[in-house]
Amino acid sequence: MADVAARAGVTKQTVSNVVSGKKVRPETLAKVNKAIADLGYKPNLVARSLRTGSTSTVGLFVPSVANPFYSEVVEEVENLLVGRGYNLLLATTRDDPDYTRAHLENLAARSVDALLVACDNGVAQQIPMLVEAAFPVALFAWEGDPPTTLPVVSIDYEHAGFLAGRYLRDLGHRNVAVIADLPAHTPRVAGLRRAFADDGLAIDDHKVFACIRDDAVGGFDAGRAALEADPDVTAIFATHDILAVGAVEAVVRSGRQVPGDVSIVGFDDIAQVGQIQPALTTITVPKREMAQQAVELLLRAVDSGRPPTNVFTLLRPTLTIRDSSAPPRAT
Amino acid sequence: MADVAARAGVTKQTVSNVVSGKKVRPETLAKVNKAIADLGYKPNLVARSLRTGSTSTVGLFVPSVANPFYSEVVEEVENLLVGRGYNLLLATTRDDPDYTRAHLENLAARSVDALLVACDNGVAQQIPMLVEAAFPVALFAWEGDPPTTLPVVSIDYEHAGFLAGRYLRDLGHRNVAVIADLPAHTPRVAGLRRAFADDGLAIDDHKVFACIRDDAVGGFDAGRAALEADPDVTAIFATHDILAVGAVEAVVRSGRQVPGDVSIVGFDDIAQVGQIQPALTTITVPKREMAQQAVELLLRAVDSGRPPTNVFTLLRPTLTIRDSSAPPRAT
DNA sequence: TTGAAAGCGCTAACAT
DNA sequence: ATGTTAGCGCTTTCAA
Repeated sequence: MADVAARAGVTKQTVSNVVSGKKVRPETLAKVNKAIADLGYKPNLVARSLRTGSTSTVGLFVPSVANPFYSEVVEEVENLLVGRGYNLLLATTRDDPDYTRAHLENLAARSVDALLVACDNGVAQQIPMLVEAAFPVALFAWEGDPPTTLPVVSIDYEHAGFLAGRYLRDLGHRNVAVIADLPAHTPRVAGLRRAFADDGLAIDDHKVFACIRDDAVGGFDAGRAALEADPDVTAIFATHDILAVGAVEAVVRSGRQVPGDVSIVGFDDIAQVGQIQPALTTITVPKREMAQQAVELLLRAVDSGRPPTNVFTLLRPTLTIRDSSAPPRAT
Repeated sequence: MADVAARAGVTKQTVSNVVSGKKVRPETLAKVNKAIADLGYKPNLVARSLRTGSTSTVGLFVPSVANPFYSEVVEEVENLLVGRGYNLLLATTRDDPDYTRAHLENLAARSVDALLVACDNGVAQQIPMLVEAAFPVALFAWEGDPPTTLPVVSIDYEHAGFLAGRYLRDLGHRNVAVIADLPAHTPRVAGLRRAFADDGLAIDDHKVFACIRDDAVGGFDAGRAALEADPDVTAIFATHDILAVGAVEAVVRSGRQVPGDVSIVGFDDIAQVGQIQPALTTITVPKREMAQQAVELLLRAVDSGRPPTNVFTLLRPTLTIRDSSAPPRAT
């Protein structure tokens, strides 16, 4: 920068003004730009960050990127950040409080401008640290008790579960099994139960099958267990789509049809489940909108220099009916 | 840091030595550590980076994270980096040279320590800039002509296509259609063709269907087109698994069976295709091993302070036979 | 082993 | 509109 200044016959400050687009006389601008071009000067953003305390970098914590729900989120967040001139520092938290803490301290020491955090158990245990961060923090897709001390953009997971339950109930299903990632998805299951309870019905604990593995194989195993425990089950609610995919396979392999014999309802509406056969009936979670609102919230705080407004925003999940659900077969 | 030094009765330098784990007398160490704890001191990594020119951050360029192939890669890279104390700066290149260039300049200005770049057309056009980067750069999963000026960790895509072709040929298939993401996957198709050409057979151009969309719907459309163009097709090779999933659906919806009437072979072996029904026969690409080798290569260069060894590493793709392929029905 | 001085490249604040 | 001065927090160099 000093070289550029010397060559243009101005001071470093003027070069700085040019680089950061401040008011400069046109002729000075031309001189400086020429010197910049001649010398191939590139500003050092680390130095700028040291001086300004801002890095144009936003951290994103997700439990994992292997899950398509989160890869869609990552994609969306990256889009939004790039559009506004920010970089994405990605960290996976893996449901582990220690990982989360380590990442958090690292981000703090790097002075990221903001942090967006997806729900996970490891994170939940580090809420106090998040609250004390020197930069704006927002939570999203938060299931379970959200802290009141941080802004949250989420959906009402219990209500989403209710939507699935009401739908199955109104179709006429009375013998419903649940395969679930527990305890994480407890609210989804509770909502489903409430829909049936409203009608004087109930879903017993022994109809709820917790998955050992959190993938299609886990869904398959739990689905098979559900069918073996009660062959008359007419519907299965899976607390997320990947489990639902496994459940579909368990049903089909048992010689039953979807949705003829057994209806399946998933949760999340990840991109691929609308395209496979049978297209999955599922709860559509507005992930991209959540990401958008959370990013907006954060960047507004960054721009204004004030802490983010401590809002609790709930977006509306919807039921998307496709080909995996139907009324129960008449007996 | 000055505060800590004052409180411990030493100089900043000694504090620095303590923080970076250099030799310090035990009693001094104790004093300094106490002062650090008392004041809740956290080193400022931006300042350190300015001084040392290293940020403990590695950039990763992928075309997109929505594609499970790349989300697996991202996950693996993040794992490896965290394990070695590095951060992950993620950028999506979207097949766009301008995006790529912008990201690249940004990373350079931020002095990342290294950059890992997945193949994509937008990147290919920016190779000269990559070569001139001040930090180590490695390419991976490179299809098509890899530049000789940068280290590459990849597989032989043509050979991988050959494996698929030889398998189908040896099963007895003679009427094979291809659905492909073109021109990106030209080598995969070429390999398939070579396998058949070896045997005096050929796959005509009109048996190769380029996908309009790069998702399951695109695979479905292309699959349907292939079946309509020639109802006697006995096998379909899809140049990646997502397309294959769509192709399976096209076959099933046409009233045919997989693999009874039509065999389907995919490419990539993304996690979910081993779990869905029918489990997909596919070319297993060692993505995680590629990521691992590329990361190793880069970090070795970073640690040694020398440019990365300009190697061209080819890992071995394998054929994974599952349930979507069988000999053609006897006529 | 520890201390003192200098400077990485930039921008904020003020003076001109 | 531009120049001057100072300093962000750290590490490197050299001296003690």
